[in-house]
Amino acid sequence: MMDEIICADCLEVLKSMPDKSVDLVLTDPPYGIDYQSAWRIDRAEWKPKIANDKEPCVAWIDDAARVLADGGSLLCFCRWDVEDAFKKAIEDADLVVRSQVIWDREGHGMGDLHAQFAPCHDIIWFATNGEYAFPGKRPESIVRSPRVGGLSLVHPNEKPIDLMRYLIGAVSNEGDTILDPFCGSGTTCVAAKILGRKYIGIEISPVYAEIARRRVEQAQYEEQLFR
Amino acid sequence: MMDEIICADCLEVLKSMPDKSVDLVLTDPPYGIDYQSAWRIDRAEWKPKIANDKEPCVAWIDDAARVLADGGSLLCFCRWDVEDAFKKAIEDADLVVRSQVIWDREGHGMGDLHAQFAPCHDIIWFATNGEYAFPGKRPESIVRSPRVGGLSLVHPNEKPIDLMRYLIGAVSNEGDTILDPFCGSGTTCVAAKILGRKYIGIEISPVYAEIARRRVEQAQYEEQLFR
DNA sequence: ACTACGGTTGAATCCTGAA
DNA sequence: GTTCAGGATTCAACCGTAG
Repeated sequence: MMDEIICADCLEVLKSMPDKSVDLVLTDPPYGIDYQSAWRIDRAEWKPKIANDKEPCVAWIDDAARVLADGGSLLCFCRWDVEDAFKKAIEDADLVVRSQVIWDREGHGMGDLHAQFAPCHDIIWFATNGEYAFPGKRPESIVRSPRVGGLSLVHPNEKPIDLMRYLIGAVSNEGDTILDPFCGSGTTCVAAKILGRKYIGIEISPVYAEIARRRVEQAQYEEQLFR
Repeated sequence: MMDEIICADCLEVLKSMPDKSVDLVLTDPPYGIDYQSAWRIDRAEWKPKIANDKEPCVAWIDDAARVLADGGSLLCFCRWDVEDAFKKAIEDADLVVRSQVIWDREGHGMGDLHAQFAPCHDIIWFATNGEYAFPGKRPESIVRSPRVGGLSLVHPNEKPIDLMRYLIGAVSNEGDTILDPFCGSGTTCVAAKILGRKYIGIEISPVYAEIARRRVEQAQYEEQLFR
């Protein structure tokens, strides 16, 4: 189980993984927002927190902490209105939340047009399993990286490859093993591959798992071309 | 009680203020981090600690919500590791938290040099009393503004005047009444004055209250010069 | 005017010893 | 033990001065 995209429920896969076998968990889990509700006609009444929302998806965090090596770290994307649920789950899994990192998307989404600041940032929680030290220069708490746009978008929540490269380079070492339990179109795995890290990607949707596999292959191929 | 810097405990003053008499509360309360500014052993003088900074200062929020007019709004500074305490207090006061605004300081502080992303942002909670609409163009959730530095620094946690002007301009109308229960060196009041808003500043320290009064006077004087 | 350099500082945190 | 306060330490950015 290495340098592989596994098509399965990550909760099942994580259970089968050995303790302390991963150096970095970098993932963008479902935020638990019912997107449908944002499109209600009576927009004036729409609020970020809706009572009948699905729960933020945090069940994987306990096992993610278990498979994390001593001195390993976690980077978990989320959004401001659900960040506390993720932070609490990370702390409950006995990881130390060290930083709130802001991804500056440099371009806003929609949201409530009348009463909400145009959302142009996401939160990334940075947590460590015990003692930790950056491999190189200390990164800053705001990371600027333009959002993936329009035609090149494969997955609705796709993160820019440059952002993933930056984060992986900033917090992990060459040869490290990187796990993404919600790997989607595989951006984390592609960035890991390019930077000489091992990767384990898990994706429940067969369609996206297949796309992710192809994207990693393509990256490998292109990497060889440049040698 | 208008266009005035009141030197007193804001909890006392707030109690004496009438309901729904303020359009915007813009403030930077003690974060509750027991902060010692620029502590240097090699200098005989050092800046005094902030009063009441042992735990997140949220007691004022209930009364701040009461004095807020319908359709009025609140902008409250805090830091990522105490933001949930402030958010909860704001929600408990029956305000609707609409946005998490990020102040990009464009320059980092210290923090844990080995395991923490260099902190270069603060949080600003934006909440409204019921229905709300921006007076003009919808602002973005990240506000960039260079930190006030060095010699021009009057208060240890002084916010840039440009940042305050931007926020006041973005969320309030001319002629509105703006309240800052922790006005410190008076930056909020100066910005309000310049932008043609009424202001009420409250500051517990006589030293800073006097500095704030002078800064507002100075701003008034300079404003007249430009006419 | 521009660069090189040293001094200063920041909404810190760690360590250590005392209470 | 545990908490607490004071002194120590850290680095990148910025500022002023000198070259």
